[in-house]
Amino acid sequence: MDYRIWYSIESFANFIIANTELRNKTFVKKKMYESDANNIRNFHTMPDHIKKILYLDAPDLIVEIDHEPIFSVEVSTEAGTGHNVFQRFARLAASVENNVPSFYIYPEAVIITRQNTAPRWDRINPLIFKALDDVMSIYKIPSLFYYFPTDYKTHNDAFTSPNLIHKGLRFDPNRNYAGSPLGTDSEMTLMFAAMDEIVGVVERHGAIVGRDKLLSKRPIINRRAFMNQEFVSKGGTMDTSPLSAIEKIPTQYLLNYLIRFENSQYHIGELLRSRQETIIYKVDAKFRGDPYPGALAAIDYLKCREGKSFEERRYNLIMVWGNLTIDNTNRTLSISSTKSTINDFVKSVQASENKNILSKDYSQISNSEIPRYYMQVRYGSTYSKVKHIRVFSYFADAILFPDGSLWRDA
DNA sequence: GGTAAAGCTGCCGAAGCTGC
DNA sequence: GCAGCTTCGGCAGCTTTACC
Repeated sequence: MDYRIWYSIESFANFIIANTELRNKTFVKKKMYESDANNIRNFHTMPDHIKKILYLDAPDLIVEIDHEPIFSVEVSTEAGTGHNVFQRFARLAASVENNVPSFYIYPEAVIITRQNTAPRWDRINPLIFKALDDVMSIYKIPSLFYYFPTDYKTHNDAFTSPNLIHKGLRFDPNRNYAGSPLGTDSEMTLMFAAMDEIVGVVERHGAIVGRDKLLSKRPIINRRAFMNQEFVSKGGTMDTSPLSAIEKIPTQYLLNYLIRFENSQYHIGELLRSRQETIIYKVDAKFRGDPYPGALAAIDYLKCREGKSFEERRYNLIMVWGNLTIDNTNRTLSISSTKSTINDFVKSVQASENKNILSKDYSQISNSEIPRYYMQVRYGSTYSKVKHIRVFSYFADAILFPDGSLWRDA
Protein backbone atom coordinates (compact mmCIF):
# COMPACT_ATOMS: atom_id res chain seq x y z
CA MET A 1 0.00 0.00 0.00
CA ASP A 2 1.33 3.40 -0.93
CA TYR A 3 1.04 6.33 1.41
CA ARG A 4 1.27 9.99 0.51
CA ILE A 5 1.80 12.56 3.23
CA TRP A 6 0.75 16.09 2.27
CA TYR A 7 2.31 18.77 4.43
CA SER A 8 2.50 22.54 4.94
CA ILE A 9 5.59 22.23 7.16
CA GLU A 10 7.94 19.35 6.35
CA SER A 11 9.42 19.08 9.86
CA PHE A 12 5.94 18.41 11.25
CA ALA A 13 5.41 15.69 8.64
CA ASN A 14 8.74 14.13 9.72
CA PHE A 15 7.55 14.25 13.32
CA ILE A 16 4.30 12.40 12.59
CA ILE A 17 5.95 9.83 10.32
CA ALA A 18 8.78 9.00 12.74
CA ASN A 19 6.43 8.51 15.69
CA THR A 20 3.78 6.35 13.99
CA GLU A 21 3.57 3.18 11.93
CA LEU A 22 3.95 5.37 8.86
CA ARG A 23 7.73 5.08 9.29
CA ASN A 24 7.51 1.39 8.31
CA LYS A 25 5.36 2.01 5.23
CA THR A 26 6.15 2.89 1.65
CA PHE A 27 5.45 6.60 1.47
CA VAL A 28 6.22 9.85 -0.30
CA LYS A 29 6.04 13.33 1.21
CA LYS A 30 4.43 16.07 -0.84
CA LYS A 31 4.12 19.80 -0.31
CA MET A 32 0.49 20.93 -0.01
CA TYR A 33 -0.61 24.11 -1.77
CA GLU A 34 -3.47 25.73 0.05
CA SER A 35 -5.59 27.59 -2.47
CA ASP A 36 -5.72 29.11 -5.91
CA ALA A 37 -5.85 32.48 -4.11
CA ASN A 38 -2.47 32.19 -2.41
CA ASN A 39 -0.56 29.89 -4.77
CA ILE A 40 -1.65 30.31 -8.35
CA ARG A 41 1.38 28.45 -9.73
CA ASN A 42 0.79 25.17 -7.97
CA PHE A 43 -2.67 24.76 -6.47
CA HIS A 44 -4.14 23.20 -9.62
CA THR A 45 -1.62 20.32 -9.33
CA MET A 46 -3.31 19.09 -6.13
CA PRO A 47 -5.39 15.91 -6.64
CA ASP A 48 -9.14 16.37 -6.72
CA HIS A 49 -9.81 14.54 -3.44
CA ILE A 50 -7.31 16.78 -1.64
CA LYS A 51 -8.82 19.91 -3.21
CA LYS A 52 -12.18 18.94 -1.68
CA ILE A 53 -10.69 18.96 1.82
CA LEU A 54 -8.93 22.23 1.09
CA TYR A 55 -12.16 23.83 -0.10
CA LEU A 56 -12.94 25.45 3.22
CA ASP A 57 -9.45 25.77 4.68
CA ALA A 58 -6.14 23.90 4.65
CA PRO A 59 -5.00 21.67 7.54
CA ASP A 60 -1.30 21.25 8.38
CA LEU A 61 -1.09 17.62 7.28
CA ILE A 62 -3.15 15.09 5.29
CA VAL A 63 -2.24 11.40 5.14
CA GLU A 64 -3.63 9.32 2.29
CA ILE A 65 -3.41 5.70 1.32
CA ASP A 66 -3.78 4.65 -2.31
CA HIS A 67 -5.29 8.07 -3.12
CA GLU A 68 -7.83 7.95 -0.29
CA PRO A 69 -7.26 10.44 2.59
CA ILE A 70 -7.31 8.67 5.96
CA PHE A 71 -6.71 11.52 8.44
CA SER A 72 -5.75 15.19 8.70
CA VAL A 73 -3.88 17.03 11.45
CA GLU A 74 -4.07 20.61 12.63
CA VAL A 75 -1.61 22.01 15.16
CA SER A 76 -1.57 25.40 16.87
CA THR A 77 0.40 27.03 19.68
CA GLU A 78 -1.87 30.00 20.18
CA ALA A 79 -3.55 30.84 23.47
CA GLY A 80 -7.03 29.31 23.22
CA THR A 81 -8.98 31.92 25.12
CA GLY A 82 -12.29 33.30 23.89
CA HIS A 83 -12.98 32.51 20.25
CA ASN A 84 -9.30 31.95 19.34
CA VAL A 85 -9.49 28.17 19.78
CA PHE A 86 -12.26 28.07 17.16
CA GLN A 87 -10.10 29.84 14.58
CA ARG A 88 -9.12 26.51 13.01
CA PHE A 89 -12.51 24.86 13.38
CA ALA A 90 -13.58 25.24 9.73
CA ARG A 91 -10.68 23.12 8.54
CA LEU A 92 -11.47 20.36 11.03
CA ALA A 93 -15.06 20.45 9.80
CA ALA A 94 -13.94 20.44 6.15
CA SER A 95 -11.97 17.27 6.76
CA VAL A 96 -14.76 15.46 8.58
CA GLU A 97 -17.37 16.63 6.05
CA ASN A 98 -15.31 14.69 3.49
CA ASN A 99 -15.36 11.63 5.78
CA VAL A 100 -11.73 12.14 6.75
CA PRO A 101 -10.91 11.86 10.51
CA SER A 102 -9.19 14.94 11.94
CA PHE A 103 -6.75 15.54 14.78
CA TYR A 104 -6.47 18.90 16.55
CA ILE A 105 -3.39 19.67 18.68
CA TYR A 106 -3.79 22.74 20.86
CA PRO A 107 -2.26 23.85 24.19
CA GLU A 108 -4.30 23.53 27.40
CA ALA A 109 -2.87 26.93 28.35
CA VAL A 110 -0.19 29.31 27.08
CA ILE A 111 1.80 31.89 29.03
CA ILE A 112 0.97 35.42 27.91
CA THR A 113 2.93 38.36 29.24
CA ARG A 114 0.99 41.58 29.03
CA GLN A 115 2.23 45.08 29.69
CA ASN A 116 2.63 45.86 33.40
CA THR A 117 1.43 42.36 34.35
CA ALA A 118 3.26 39.26 35.53
CA PRO A 119 3.27 36.35 33.02
CA ARG A 120 0.20 34.18 33.44
CA TRP A 121 -1.49 31.20 31.85
CA ASP A 122 -4.26 31.94 29.35
CA ARG A 123 -6.43 28.81 29.46
CA ILE A 124 -8.34 27.11 26.67
CA ASN A 125 -12.07 27.70 26.15
CA PRO A 126 -13.49 24.21 26.89
CA LEU A 127 -16.44 24.70 24.53
CA ILE A 128 -14.18 23.35 21.76
CA PHE A 129 -14.64 19.85 23.25
CA LYS A 130 -18.41 20.06 22.92
CA ALA A 131 -18.16 21.39 19.35
CA LEU A 132 -15.91 18.50 18.29
CA ASP A 133 -18.18 15.98 19.97
CA ASP A 134 -21.14 17.38 18.05
CA VAL A 135 -19.18 17.01 14.80
CA MET A 136 -18.56 13.34 15.68
CA SER A 137 -22.22 12.79 16.53
CA ILE A 138 -23.34 14.14 13.17
CA TYR A 139 -20.70 12.62 10.89
CA LYS A 140 -19.78 9.42 12.79
CA ILE A 141 -16.17 10.21 11.94
CA PRO A 142 -13.49 10.88 14.61
CA SER A 143 -12.49 14.50 15.25
CA LEU A 144 -10.09 14.16 18.14
CA PHE A 145 -8.38 16.70 20.36
CA TYR A 146 -4.94 16.37 22.01
CA TYR A 147 -3.17 18.90 24.19
CA PHE A 148 0.02 20.43 22.84
CA PRO A 149 2.50 19.64 25.65
CA THR A 150 3.03 22.50 28.13
CA ASP A 151 4.26 23.18 31.67
CA TYR A 152 0.75 24.17 32.73
CA LYS A 153 0.00 21.10 34.87
CA THR A 154 3.42 21.03 36.54
CA HIS A 155 4.05 24.78 36.95
CA ASN A 156 0.85 26.50 37.91
CA ASP A 157 2.80 29.69 38.60
CA ALA A 158 3.69 30.73 35.06
CA PHE A 159 6.80 32.52 36.23
CA THR A 160 8.36 29.20 37.32
CA SER A 161 7.84 27.51 33.92
CA PRO A 162 11.18 26.19 32.60
CA ASN A 163 9.89 27.01 29.12
CA LEU A 164 8.77 30.54 29.95
CA ILE A 165 10.70 31.80 26.94
CA HIS A 166 8.53 29.52 24.74
CA LYS A 167 5.34 30.58 26.53
CA GLY A 168 5.32 27.39 28.56
CA LEU A 169 5.17 25.15 25.46
CA ARG A 170 7.23 21.94 25.32
CA PHE A 171 8.79 21.44 21.89
CA ASP A 172 10.53 18.35 20.58
CA PRO A 173 14.31 18.69 20.91
CA ASN A 174 15.00 16.82 17.62
CA ARG A 175 16.01 19.43 15.04
CA ASN A 176 14.42 17.39 12.24
CA TYR A 177 11.06 18.04 13.90
CA ALA A 178 11.57 21.79 14.44
CA GLY A 179 8.51 23.48 15.88
CA SER A 180 6.75 20.18 16.64
CA PRO A 181 5.33 19.27 20.07
CA LEU A 182 7.37 17.10 22.46
CA GLY A 183 6.89 13.57 21.08
CA THR A 184 7.46 11.77 24.38
CA ASP A 185 4.61 13.62 26.13
CA SER A 186 1.72 11.31 27.08
CA GLU A 187 -0.78 13.35 25.03
CA MET A 188 1.34 12.85 21.94
CA THR A 189 1.89 9.13 22.51
CA LEU A 190 -1.87 8.69 22.87
CA MET A 191 -2.35 10.60 19.62
CA PHE A 192 0.20 8.42 17.81
CA ALA A 193 -1.64 5.34 19.08
CA ALA A 194 -4.92 6.68 17.67
CA MET A 195 -3.24 7.40 14.32
CA ASP A 196 -1.80 3.86 14.29
CA GLU A 197 -5.28 2.53 15.04
CA ILE A 198 -6.63 4.32 11.96
CA VAL A 199 -3.77 3.01 9.81
CA GLY A 200 -4.40 -0.54 11.06
CA VAL A 201 -8.18 -0.42 10.54
CA VAL A 202 -7.85 1.07 7.08
CA GLU A 203 -5.27 -1.51 6.03
CA ARG A 204 -7.53 -4.35 7.23
CA HIS A 205 -10.86 -3.09 5.89
CA GLY A 206 -10.01 -0.48 3.25
CA ALA A 207 -10.44 3.26 3.65
CA ILE A 208 -14.17 3.46 2.89
CA VAL A 209 -15.38 0.60 5.09
CA GLY A 210 -12.65 1.18 7.67
CA ARG A 211 -13.54 4.74 8.55
CA ASP A 212 -17.09 3.77 9.48
CA LYS A 213 -15.69 1.41 12.10
CA LEU A 214 -13.36 3.91 13.76
CA LEU A 215 -15.70 5.47 16.34
CA SER A 216 -16.19 2.08 17.97
CA LYS A 217 -12.48 1.43 18.39
CA ARG A 218 -11.32 1.56 22.00
CA PRO A 219 -8.55 4.24 21.73
CA ILE A 220 -11.04 6.52 20.02
CA ILE A 221 -13.90 5.81 22.46
CA ASN A 222 -11.47 6.56 25.29
CA ARG A 223 -10.37 9.85 23.75
CA ARG A 224 -13.92 10.93 23.14
CA ALA A 225 -14.73 10.18 26.78
CA PHE A 226 -11.70 12.21 27.86
CA MET A 227 -12.81 15.16 25.72
CA ASN A 228 -16.30 15.09 27.23
CA GLN A 229 -14.77 14.91 30.70
CA GLU A 230 -12.54 17.92 29.95
CA PHE A 231 -15.57 19.95 28.86
CA VAL A 232 -17.23 19.30 32.20
CA SER A 233 -14.18 19.50 34.47
CA LYS A 234 -13.05 22.80 32.98
CA GLY A 235 -16.47 24.29 33.63
CA GLY A 236 -17.62 24.34 30.01
CA THR A 237 -21.04 25.84 29.34
CA MET A 238 -23.13 26.64 26.30
CA ASP A 239 -22.83 30.36 27.08
CA THR A 240 -19.17 31.06 26.35
CA SER A 241 -17.66 32.54 23.21
CA PRO A 242 -18.66 32.28 20.40
CA LEU A 243 -22.14 31.34 21.67
CA SER A 244 -22.09 34.50 23.80
CA ALA A 245 -22.41 36.41 20.53
CA ILE A 246 -25.55 34.67 19.22
CA GLU A 247 -29.26 35.48 19.36
CA LYS A 248 -32.18 33.21 18.56
CA ILE A 249 -35.13 34.92 16.89
CA PRO A 250 -38.35 33.84 15.17
CA THR A 251 -37.53 33.51 11.45
CA GLN A 252 -40.44 35.83 10.72
CA TYR A 253 -38.31 38.72 12.06
CA LEU A 254 -35.66 37.90 9.45
CA LEU A 255 -38.25 37.61 6.67
CA ASN A 256 -39.75 40.93 7.71
CA TYR A 257 -36.27 42.44 7.45
CA LEU A 258 -35.59 40.92 4.04
CA ILE A 259 -38.95 41.98 2.64
CA ARG A 260 -37.23 45.15 1.41
CA PHE A 261 -35.61 43.00 -1.29
CA GLU A 262 -38.91 41.57 -2.50
CA ASN A 263 -41.12 42.90 -5.27
CA SER A 264 -43.91 41.62 -7.50
CA GLN A 265 -41.43 39.47 -9.46
CA TYR A 266 -39.26 38.18 -6.62
CA HIS A 267 -40.03 36.56 -3.27
CA ILE A 268 -37.55 35.12 -0.77
CA GLY A 269 -37.27 31.35 -1.42
CA GLU A 270 -38.27 28.37 0.68
CA LEU A 271 -35.05 27.53 2.54
CA LEU A 272 -35.17 30.34 5.12
CA ARG A 273 -38.95 29.96 5.51
CA SER A 274 -38.63 26.23 6.19
CA ARG A 275 -37.19 26.78 9.68
CA GLN A 276 -39.24 28.45 12.38
CA GLU A 277 -36.33 29.96 14.24
CA THR A 278 -33.04 31.56 13.26
CA ILE A 279 -29.68 31.79 15.02
CA ILE A 280 -27.84 35.06 14.44
CA TYR A 281 -24.07 35.37 14.93
CA LYS A 282 -23.50 39.05 15.73
CA VAL A 283 -20.14 40.52 14.86
CA ASP A 284 -19.91 44.24 15.37
CA ALA A 285 -16.41 44.51 13.94
CA LYS A 286 -14.55 45.53 10.85
CA PHE A 287 -15.18 42.92 8.17
CA ARG A 288 -12.34 40.39 8.28
CA GLY A 289 -11.38 36.74 8.33
CA ASP A 290 -10.00 35.01 11.41
CA PRO A 291 -11.26 34.22 13.89
CA TYR A 292 -14.83 34.58 12.59
CA PRO A 293 -14.96 31.85 9.90
CA GLY A 294 -14.04 29.16 12.41
CA ALA A 295 -16.42 30.54 15.02
CA LEU A 296 -19.29 30.54 12.51
CA ALA A 297 -18.59 26.89 11.63
CA ALA A 298 -18.54 26.00 15.33
CA ILE A 299 -21.90 27.71 15.94
CA ASP A 300 -23.36 25.64 13.11
CA TYR A 301 -22.34 22.39 14.82
CA LEU A 302 -23.10 23.56 18.36
CA LYS A 303 -26.55 24.93 17.63
CA CYS A 304 -27.95 24.35 14.15
CA ARG A 305 -26.92 21.12 12.43
CA GLU A 306 -28.96 17.94 12.57
CA GLY A 307 -27.51 16.27 9.49
CA LYS A 308 -24.62 16.20 7.12
CA SER A 309 -25.45 19.22 4.95
CA PHE A 310 -26.45 22.79 5.61
CA GLU A 311 -29.94 21.88 4.39
CA GLU A 312 -30.35 19.71 7.48
CA ARG A 313 -30.43 22.44 10.09
CA ARG A 314 -32.96 22.94 12.86
CA TYR A 315 -32.37 26.68 12.74
CA ASN A 316 -31.26 29.08 10.02
CA LEU A 317 -27.71 30.25 10.63
CA ILE A 318 -27.10 33.86 9.69
CA MET A 319 -24.32 36.32 10.29
CA VAL A 320 -24.82 40.01 11.04
CA TRP A 321 -21.97 42.48 10.59
CA GLY A 322 -22.94 45.43 12.72
CA ASN A 323 -24.77 46.50 15.83
CA LEU A 324 -28.00 44.47 15.88
CA THR A 325 -31.24 45.59 17.49
CA ILE A 326 -34.16 43.18 17.69
CA ASP A 327 -37.36 45.15 17.20
CA ASN A 328 -40.03 43.13 19.03
CA THR A 329 -42.71 45.71 18.30
CA ASN A 330 -42.42 45.49 14.53
CA ARG A 331 -41.07 41.91 14.60
CA THR A 332 -37.99 42.79 12.59
CA LEU A 333 -34.31 43.67 12.92
CA SER A 334 -32.28 46.82 12.59
CA ILE A 335 -28.56 46.96 11.94
CA SER A 336 -26.23 49.92 12.22
CA SER A 337 -22.50 50.09 11.82
CA THR A 338 -19.70 52.42 10.95
CA LYS A 339 -17.27 49.49 10.82
CA SER A 340 -18.52 47.22 8.03
CA THR A 341 -20.46 47.53 4.81
CA ILE A 342 -21.64 45.11 2.13
CA ASN A 343 -18.95 46.63 -0.07
CA ASP A 344 -16.25 45.08 2.13
CA PHE A 345 -17.64 41.67 1.18
CA VAL A 346 -18.20 42.52 -2.48
CA LYS A 347 -14.73 44.06 -2.83
CA SER A 348 -13.16 40.87 -1.47
CA VAL A 349 -15.09 38.83 -4.02
CA GLN A 350 -14.03 41.18 -6.82
CA ALA A 351 -10.39 40.97 -5.73
CA SER A 352 -10.63 37.17 -5.94
CA GLU A 353 -12.09 37.39 -9.43
CA ASN A 354 -8.86 39.03 -10.55
CA LYS A 355 -7.26 35.62 -10.04
CA ASN A 356 -9.51 34.10 -12.67
CA ILE A 357 -8.16 33.67 -16.20
CA LEU A 358 -11.39 32.50 -17.80
CA SER A 359 -11.85 35.69 -19.79
CA LYS A 360 -8.51 35.27 -21.56
CA ASP A 361 -8.19 34.31 -25.24
CA TYR A 362 -6.42 31.02 -25.87
CA SER A 363 -3.49 32.86 -27.36
CA GLN A 364 -3.04 34.76 -24.09
CA ILE A 365 -2.70 31.59 -22.00
CA SER A 366 0.83 30.26 -21.61
CA ASN A 367 1.31 26.49 -21.87
CA SER A 368 2.11 26.17 -18.19
CA GLU A 369 -1.12 28.05 -17.39
CA ILE A 370 -3.35 25.70 -19.38
CA PRO A 371 -3.98 23.14 -16.59
CA ARG A 372 -4.94 25.99 -14.27
CA TYR A 373 -7.24 27.44 -16.92
CA TYR A 374 -8.81 24.02 -17.37
CA MET A 375 -9.31 23.68 -13.60
CA GLN A 376 -11.06 27.04 -13.54
CA VAL A 377 -13.27 26.00 -16.46
CA ARG A 378 -14.47 23.12 -14.28
CA TYR A 379 -14.62 24.82 -10.89
CA GLY A 380 -14.98 28.53 -11.70
CA SER A 381 -13.74 30.64 -8.82
CA THR A 382 -14.42 27.89 -6.24
CA TYR A 383 -10.80 27.78 -5.10
CA SER A 384 -9.66 31.28 -5.97
CA LYS A 385 -11.71 33.18 -3.41
CA VAL A 386 -10.05 34.06 -0.13
CA LYS A 387 -10.74 31.71 2.75
CA HIS A 388 -13.17 33.81 4.77
CA ILE A 389 -15.39 34.48 1.76
CA ARG A 390 -15.51 30.73 1.03
CA VAL A 391 -16.29 29.83 4.65
CA PHE A 392 -18.89 32.55 5.28
CA SER A 393 -20.81 31.73 2.11
CA TYR A 394 -20.64 27.98 2.80
CA PHE A 395 -21.94 28.13 6.37
CA ALA A 396 -24.21 31.18 6.53
CA ASP A 397 -27.73 30.93 5.14
CA ALA A 398 -27.68 34.73 5.01
CA ILE A 399 -25.19 37.51 5.74
CA LEU A 400 -26.58 40.90 6.70
CA PHE A 401 -24.74 44.21 6.60
CA PRO A 402 -26.35 47.55 7.46
CA ASP A 403 -26.43 48.51 3.78
CA GLY A 404 -26.93 45.20 2.01
CA SER A 405 -27.67 41.49 2.47
CA LEU A 406 -26.94 38.11 0.88
CA TRP A 407 -29.08 35.00 1.33
CA ARG A 408 -29.83 31.55 -0.04
CA ASP A 409 -33.15 30.70 -1.64
CA ALA A 410 -32.59 26.94 -1.50
C1' DG B 1 -16.53 50.42 41.80
C1' DG B 2 -12.97 47.19 40.95
C1' DT B 3 -11.30 43.09 38.70
C1' DA B 4 -11.28 39.43 35.41
C1' DA B 5 -12.79 37.64 31.23
C1' DA B 6 -14.24 38.26 26.68
C1' DG B 7 -14.06 40.54 22.48
C1' DC B 8 -11.97 43.52 18.84
C1' DT B 9 -8.34 45.05 15.99
C1' DG B 10 -3.75 47.19 14.58
C1' DC B 11 0.24 45.57 13.41
C1' DC B 12 3.90 42.27 12.32
C1' DG B 13 6.48 38.46 9.99
C1' DA B 14 6.72 34.58 6.75
C1' DA B 15 5.94 32.78 2.38
C1' DG B 16 5.19 33.07 -2.26
C1' DC B 17 4.20 35.58 -6.08
C1' DT B 18 4.60 39.51 -9.80
C1' DG B 19 6.79 42.93 -12.32
C1' DC B 20 10.71 45.57 -13.42
C1' DG C 1 17.95 39.92 -8.18
C1' DC C 2 15.07 42.87 -5.79
C1' DA C 3 11.16 45.69 -4.35
C1' DG C 4 6.60 45.43 -3.44
C1' DC C 5 2.22 43.09 -3.05
C1' DT C 6 -1.14 39.54 -1.24
C1' DT C 7 -2.39 36.03 1.84
C1' DC C 8 -2.13 33.79 6.01
C1' DG C 9 -1.17 33.18 10.79
C1' DG C 10 -0.44 35.18 14.98
C1' DC C 11 0.45 38.46 19.06
C1' DA C 12 -0.93 41.32 22.42
C1' DG C 13 -2.83 45.93 23.65
C1' DC C 14 -7.06 48.25 24.15
C1' DT C 15 -12.07 48.33 25.01
C1' DT C 16 -16.22 46.38 26.56
C1' DT C 17 -18.82 43.31 29.34
C1' DA C 18 -19.75 40.38 33.26
C1' DC C 19 -19.50 39.53 37.86
C1' DC C 20 -18.79 40.17 42.72
